[in-house]
Amino acid sequence: MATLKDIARTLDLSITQVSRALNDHSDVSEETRLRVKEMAQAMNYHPNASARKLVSGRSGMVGLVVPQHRNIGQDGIFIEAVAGLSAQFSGRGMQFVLHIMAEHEPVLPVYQRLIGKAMLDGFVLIDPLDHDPRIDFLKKAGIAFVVHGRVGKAIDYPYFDIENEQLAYDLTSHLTARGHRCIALLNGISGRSYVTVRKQGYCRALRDAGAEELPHLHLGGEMDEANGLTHTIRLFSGDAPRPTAIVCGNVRLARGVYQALAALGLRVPTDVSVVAHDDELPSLRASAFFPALTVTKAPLRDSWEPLVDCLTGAIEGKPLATLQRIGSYTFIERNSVADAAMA
Amino acid sequence: MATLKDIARTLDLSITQVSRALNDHSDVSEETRLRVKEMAQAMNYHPNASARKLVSGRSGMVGLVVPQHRNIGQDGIFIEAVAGLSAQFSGRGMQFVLHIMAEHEPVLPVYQRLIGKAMLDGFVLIDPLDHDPRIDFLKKAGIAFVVHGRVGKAIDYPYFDIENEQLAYDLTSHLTARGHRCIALLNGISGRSYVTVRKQGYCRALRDAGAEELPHLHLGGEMDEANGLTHTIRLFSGDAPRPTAIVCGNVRLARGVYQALAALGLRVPTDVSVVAHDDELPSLRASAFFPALTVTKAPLRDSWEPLVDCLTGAIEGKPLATLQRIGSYTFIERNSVADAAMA
DNA sequence: GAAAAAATCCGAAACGTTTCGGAAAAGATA
DNA sequence: TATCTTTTCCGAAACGTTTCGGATTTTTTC
Repeated sequence: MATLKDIARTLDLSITQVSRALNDHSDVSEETRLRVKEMAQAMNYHPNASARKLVSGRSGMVGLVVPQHRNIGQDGIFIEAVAGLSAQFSGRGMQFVLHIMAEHEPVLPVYQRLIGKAMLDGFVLIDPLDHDPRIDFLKKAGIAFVVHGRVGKAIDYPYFDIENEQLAYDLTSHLTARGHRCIALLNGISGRSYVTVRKQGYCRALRDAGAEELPHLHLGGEMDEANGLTHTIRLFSGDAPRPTAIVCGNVRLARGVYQALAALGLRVPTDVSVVAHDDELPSLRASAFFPALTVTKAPLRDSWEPLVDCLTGAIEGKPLATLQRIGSYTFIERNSVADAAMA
Repeated sequence: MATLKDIARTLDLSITQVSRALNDHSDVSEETRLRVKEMAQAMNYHPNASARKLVSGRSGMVGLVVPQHRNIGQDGIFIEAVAGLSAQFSGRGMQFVLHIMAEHEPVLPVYQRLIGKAMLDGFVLIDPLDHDPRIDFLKKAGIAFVVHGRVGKAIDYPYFDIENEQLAYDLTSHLTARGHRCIALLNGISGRSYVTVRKQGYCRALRDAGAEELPHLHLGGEMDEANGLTHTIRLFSGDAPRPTAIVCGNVRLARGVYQALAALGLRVPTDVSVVAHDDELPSLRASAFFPALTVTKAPLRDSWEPLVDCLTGAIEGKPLATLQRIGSYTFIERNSVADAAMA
C-alpha cells in the first residue's frame, strides 16, 4: 500500500511535490512529473480516497437510494438502473453505492444520514414524484444530484429526461388521426411525474381531436402484464363506452392487453388498436408481438450515460445549462393500428 | 454538518472526551456520556466516515464485484444477491458498493484498485470457481472477505455455504431408491465450485447404488429454462441410453425439462421422474409445477444474513471458527418421482 | 559578477477522528 | 489539612492527501 511518503522518499522529493506532480500542477517540471508518475505506477500507488475526500471534499463515490419492495427482483426499471448506472460509474473509476431502504422507512432521514457521513459526492434520483421531497432536500444540503425525469416548472437542477408529454400526445394523436375517439390510456402509478405528464399529453391530443375525455378510460398502477390484462378486461366488461384503441405506458402492459383481447375474442388491430411506449427492457421486444406493435421508442439503457455525465458535471461544478438534457424518442409504426370501425 | 469540534465547544469539553464519550470508553463519566450523546443527536452529528477510516481503518463500506454480462438483468442470482445484500448492509448502517466490471476485464486488478483506494472494509465473493484467484489474492492483501460457497479442502477463510455435495447425493439416491439407474444430471457452468461438488454427490449416489456413470447424462451450462429444454431434447434424441430420471440443478432447468417432456409426449413422473434443487427464486415456485416437483430446498435469500454476519465478524477480527457457516436444506417429496419402469 | 526574473520546489497547516500517555480533578484516608 | 488513590479528562500525534504562501534554485539580463 504505497503512499505519497513512499514515493517522495524514493525520489528525494517532498510529499507536496509528489502530490503536485501527480495532479499535473503547472509549476512542476516535466522531468519531475514523469519521474513521479512512473514511480507511482511502479509502486502501484492509488491515492487514499479517505484522505482525499477529507481534504478535497471528493471521494469519487455516488449513491442510489431505492426503497425495498416485494417485487424488487421483477422491477425492470430497478434492475436496469442498477446494472446500467453501476457499469457507467465503474467505467469512470467511480464507486457506486446502492442503498436499499426498509419498506416503509422515511426517505429524507436516509439521505441525511448518508450526507452526514460525508462519504458520497452525489446522488442519482430515479422515479421522481410530482412533489418530490428529495429534490428540495438535496438542494438545501448543497450536494450534487441528477434526476431521471423532471418535476415542476422552474427546474433548477440537473436532469436527464425524455418528452413524456409529447410522446403520449403522439401516440394518442396517431389514433385520433385514424378516427379513434374512444381511447383508453393505461398509465403508471399516479403521483409519479412521468405518469402525470403522459396523461397531460393524452388529454391534449383528445382535445385537439375534439374528443371527450372519459375518466374511466384512464387507468393506472404497476405497469406489468397482469395489470395490462386486468385493466383491459375491466374496460370491456362494464356498461360504459368501450375503447376502440388503447395507449399503453409500456410494452409489458401491451403484452397483457394483447392477452386479454385474445381471451375476449377481440382482434388487434381490427377490433381494437393498441400502441405503447417502449423502454426496450431486455426481456420484451415490441417487434416480437403479433401483430407487431406501434410504439414510441426510447431505450431506457440510453439514459445511464447522460445521467452519469450530468452528475459528474454537477460534482465538478459545471454550468447548470450543460447538465439538463432531453433524450430523443422514435415513433415506429408497425401493425397494431387500424382505422376506427364506423360502428 | 456538525463535527466533534462543535459538540466539544458547546459542552466545554475536549474533542478527545467527546470522541471517547460517543464511543463508550469506560473512563468517561456517565453524566458526560449522556450529555455528549444528547448533544450529538440534537446537532444531528454523524461521524465523518473518511476521517474515521483514515484513523481507524474502518469505513463501514463493503463491496461486491460482479462481471457485466449480456444477461445480467435476467440473472436471478445477481438480482437476489444485490437486493438481499444491500438490504442487509443498509440495515446495519453500512454502505454497499456495487462494482460491475467490463465484460472481459481481468478481475484481480479491479480488486487491487478498490483495495488501493483504501475505501472498503471488505468484500463479498459470490459464485466461486474451483480455482478462484480472488481468494488467495484477498488473503494476501489482508482484507476481510466472505465467500458464498467453498473452494478446496483447507478452507481458512470465512464462508457461508450449503452442502451441495450432499443435496445432489440425496436427490440422486432418492431416485436410485426407486429403482432408477439411468439418471441424468443437468448442472451449472463447469468450473464453479458448487457445480463440481454437486457432480461428486451425484456420482457417489450412483456408485452406492451400483449404477454406472454415463458421461452423456451429465450436462452443464447456464441454468435457465432454455437449457432445461434443449438438454432434455438432446437426452431423448440420441442413440445412447435415455434417462428414466433427471436431477436438475435448479427449478428453472426443471421448468424447461417439463416443457420438453410434454413436447416429446412423455409424462412426469410415469415416463420420466424429475427432481431439482430449489433456491426459491421469487419468480418460480416448485409447488406450482404440475405434477408438483420434489426438491431439496434452500432459499437463496436465507444466505444474505449469515454472509453479512460473517463478513462483519471478519472485519471486527472475530475468530475464524465463528465465521464459517453451513446452511441447512430441506428435502421435500412431492409428486414428480415414480418407480423406474421395468423395461 | 551582480541583480532581477522565472522556474521549481517545499514547510506548515488543514481536513475530522481516534487513541496513547499523561495531567488534572475528585474522593478517601490518616 | 496533607497525602494517597481513584476517576475523569485532555494535549499531542497520527492517519494520507491537498494547497497556500512562501523559499530556493536556476536562468536571464545588464
